[in-house]
Amino acid sequence: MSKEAIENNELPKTNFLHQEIDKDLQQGKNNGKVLTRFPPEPNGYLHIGHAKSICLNFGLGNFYKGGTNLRFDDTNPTKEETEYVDSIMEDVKWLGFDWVGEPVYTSDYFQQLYDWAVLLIKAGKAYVDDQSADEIAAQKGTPTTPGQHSPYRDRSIEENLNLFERMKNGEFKNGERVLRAKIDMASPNMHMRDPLMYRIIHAHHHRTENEWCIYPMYDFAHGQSDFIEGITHSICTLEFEVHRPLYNWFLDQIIEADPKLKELPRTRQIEFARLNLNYTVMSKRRLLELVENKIVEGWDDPRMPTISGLRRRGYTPESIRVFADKVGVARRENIIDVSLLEHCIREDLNKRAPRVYAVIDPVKVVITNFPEGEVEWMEAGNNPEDESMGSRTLPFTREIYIEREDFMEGAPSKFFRMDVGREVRLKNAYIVKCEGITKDENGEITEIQCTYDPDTKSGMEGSNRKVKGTLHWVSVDHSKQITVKQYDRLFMDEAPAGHKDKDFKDFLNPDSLQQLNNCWIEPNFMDAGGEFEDGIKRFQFQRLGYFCLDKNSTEDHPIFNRTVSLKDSWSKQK
RNA sequence: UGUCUCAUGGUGUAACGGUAGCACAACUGGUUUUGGUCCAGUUUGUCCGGGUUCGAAUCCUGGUGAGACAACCA
Repeated sequence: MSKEAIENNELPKTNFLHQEIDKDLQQGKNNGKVLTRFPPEPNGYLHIGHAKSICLNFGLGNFYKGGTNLRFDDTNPTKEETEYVDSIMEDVKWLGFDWVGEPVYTSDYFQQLYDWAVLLIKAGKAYVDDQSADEIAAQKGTPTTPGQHSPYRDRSIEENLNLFERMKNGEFKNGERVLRAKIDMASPNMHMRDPLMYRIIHAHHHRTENEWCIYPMYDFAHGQSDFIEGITHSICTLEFEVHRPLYNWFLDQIIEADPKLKELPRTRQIEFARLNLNYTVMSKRRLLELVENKIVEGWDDPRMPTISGLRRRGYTPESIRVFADKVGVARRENIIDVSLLEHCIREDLNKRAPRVYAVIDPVKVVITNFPEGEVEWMEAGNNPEDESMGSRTLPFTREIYIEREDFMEGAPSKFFRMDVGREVRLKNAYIVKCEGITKDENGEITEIQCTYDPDTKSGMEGSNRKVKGTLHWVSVDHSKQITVKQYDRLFMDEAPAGHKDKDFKDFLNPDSLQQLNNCWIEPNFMDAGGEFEDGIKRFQFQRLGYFCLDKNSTEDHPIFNRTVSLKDSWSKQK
């Protein structure tokens, strides 16, 4: 299936979410309308797991032509910041999705939620509890034993109304009182044991500032927010499954208390299994820990599984969307192999990234029969996968650099590269023969001497000769020095967060970042193309991998991040 | 000693009572001026037991295993 087909929504839609929505549509629910939402809490940066959810929600919204709301679930002022709001909007846009109208906020509905809470109190379905968090927790019971009633459970409606208003007016300190729903302390579902609806938090909120000092809990906010917006399908991850009865209970109560709401579309929560990737961590808490402990450079460190990290690493939005499609959706727990992500970016960049020449661990080669001072400009195609990308020229001179690992003294016959007495092709230039090497006192090779065969220039008849190896190279005099950052997985363990008695940081890979400063790139690399729609410049360094220009790069000192290496069947053979 | 959810190759995901397919990974071979790409091919699977049925991955039942739930987080 082509990438175009995926982007044009031509894929057969077989996942269970489509099936559930189709069922609702067939039953004539919601007048055939579908509206989804993506509801992040602005307390951290989005990661690849959110990308799956974004692709799912916006993909469904687009597919059924109903659209998707972006809603910030901002009911906890102590954790939420506008920095996160901004980064989330940037990431969603970069991934290629548009939300309906302006972004919305749960805090937009604080007054409505408060009014509904009052309605529930009046209906005898909610009460103010004066106990501490510890006392309430102690009464809650356990999953296998029922809870006990709060001594405040049967307060009069008048007293509850009065106390709740005084909570709102700021007459109490944090934690002194809460509003709880009156449901069933013996329910086998812990979430139905008189769950908290409101708590007191005297804190500055990033939007409502100091207007409120009581804030609704997730359960008393999310379903109603969906309902207010006319969301038809509220798609979330599996851990919210146990919340679904409560999600429905609150909606039932407000509709019963205010019957005109009965006419509105009823939102439905459906859960799916979240994305897990091996060799990384995927919780905002752990990612924040890496940032705060300066284990990584920040949320957008190219080793992070965040969307901003993947962007800085060089991943394209298209590759992430294809990835989200390939991993599928289901309700069973899953751990996706990172090799699938890597496959997706290689597939995309193979088609789109121009090929340029760069040597990242250089050793000097002198072509002894090539005239000193002469420069021969060779033509090189920018992308063998796409002729329309054109070509550019690169300078061939007497002194060039090749990759140190492309030479081996006394190499086995399986080594298709340079050794004394052997011929190799310098791609887009000439066939050369290695005549000798010079070493320093440590035995390190300082120079390789070759002769070239003038009849074997690329494109000439004589170049059709079979030669075992083809190497990349750059001219010593013309190439530009660059810095290259190569990344490896951040963790050495497949499931760093999966060990009960060990901290995930115990499995950090000490070699996850390798910075190389003695690297050289052909002078005209910018003529090869490489400018992508998102403004990021991406290239294939011939025979090495895909690289992109880092945000800290300057014209004088280019810095490249390695997105992913090329597949390498030689290193496996070794 | 609770409630809910889940179980298909190494990893994901299809098959909706009628030939277990696809992708990634792995491995062969071919092409190749990237040990890339591309092409052809190979290996590997329905958790276990019983039942219903002409026929079960699918329906029923009993096990087993995994996950979620006891935040004034979302």
